Amino acid sequence: MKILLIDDHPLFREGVAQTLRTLDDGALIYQASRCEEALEQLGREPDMDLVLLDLLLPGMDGMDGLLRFRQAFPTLPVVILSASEDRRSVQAALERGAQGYIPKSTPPRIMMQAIRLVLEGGVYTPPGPSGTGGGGSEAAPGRLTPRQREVLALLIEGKSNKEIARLLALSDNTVRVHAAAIFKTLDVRNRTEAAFAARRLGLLDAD
Amino acid sequence: MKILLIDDHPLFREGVAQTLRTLDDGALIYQASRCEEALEQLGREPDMDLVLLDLLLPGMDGMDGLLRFRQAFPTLPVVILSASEDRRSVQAALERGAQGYIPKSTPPRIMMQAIRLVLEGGVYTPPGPSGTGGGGSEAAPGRLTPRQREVLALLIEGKSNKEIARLLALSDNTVRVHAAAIFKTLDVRNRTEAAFAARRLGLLDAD
DNA sequence: ACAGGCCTAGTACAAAAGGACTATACTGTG
DNA sequence: CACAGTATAGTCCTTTTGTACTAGGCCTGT
Repeated sequence: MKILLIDDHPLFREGVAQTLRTLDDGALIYQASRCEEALEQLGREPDMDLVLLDLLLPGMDGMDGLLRFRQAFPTLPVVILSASEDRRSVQAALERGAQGYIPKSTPPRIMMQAIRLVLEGGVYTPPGPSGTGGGGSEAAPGRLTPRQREVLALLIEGKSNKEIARLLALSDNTVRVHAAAIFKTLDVRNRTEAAFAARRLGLLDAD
Repeated sequence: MKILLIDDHPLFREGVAQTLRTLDDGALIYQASRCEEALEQLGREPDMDLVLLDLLLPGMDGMDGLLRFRQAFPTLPVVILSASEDRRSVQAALERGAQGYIPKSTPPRIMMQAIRLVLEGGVYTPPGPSGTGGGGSEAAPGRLTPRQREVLALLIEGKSNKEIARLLALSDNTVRVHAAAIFKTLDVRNRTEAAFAARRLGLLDAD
């Protein structure tokens, strides 16, 4: 039983690893703090049974990381570990091929059961207020276009339209158009609320 | 050896607890998710050796929690566990009587050493870019007045000045004054950047 | 070739935000 | 008491933001 755990938090990682080791006597827990590192380890150890991926990694959107894992190792099950547990993030992760989504607020025992479930081919999603997989309505985070995501990333940092325009080599008018589109998609009224929503939805690389 | 661990994250808590148990063979790790719960446990078990307190607890500023522990059990060493590691937070914690400040990004081994240090009467502070206690420059999170924190909390959610004014029963002009003061203190230029800075500095209850 | 989506960019206008002031009142502390 | 800090509220002004339009260029799939 080989499990690869990716999280930029050494303390959290070690904690989860400790819990994971109780899964199985021979369980080997590999750790990585970044996706590059993880892919490298997967190159060396291709017979991994499971990947646990934190959604909030520095320098990369965890969702992007998920896609990269799915591309490079399509048969390898990936379970998302995340601090946020809103439906959209869960939905987005599943759409991108995750075999499970475990909020960090999950009690360890349930996490263990969830992992056992996934190892047996199942998919785990947190209970949430509206049932399991249910119907997915509401606005979509992943529905943003690439350009919109670029603008959003700068927006979130408090950059003005002018600054964003300069950084992306656009007219500030175009930035407005993108911003307006973002607001509409995220169903918010202003940039600060967009930043808040993005944070809530786990769209951030953070730090 | 009895240690009380307070964190609202069961998974993180269990992980740290696992690590802590390796401190000492007879180590007993008590856990609580909220301060009330923790104080209750301390009432029943007054011979605790150490309290590990997460700074980001729902419903209470961790700093307030720290003060309450210090008042109720002045001789009991409290070490802060926190996701943020900016100097101000460290400083604020130490000023309020914490015996240590351990960022959650600390490697487990170092955490163990830090705890051993505190158990022997020492004080642990993370290395940080400017040494230990050093001089404090940079913007200050804890330096915000209570009213400013209230305004900031709403600001971060994307609320307009008018909405904040209505919610706090103020004139929108007063909200502006508070906002301006917040911007100055955090050294930012607008509300979105303030939200970003607040997030970076760990001023959020989040989740 | 055409439709549809995305990216670009413009104008014009209204609303919001932010800065720079002044001013009153209520706290504490020295 | 005087002083400092905080909270309140006001005016005046400039800049930024957001919305509503139009419109062309570039792909992609039909």
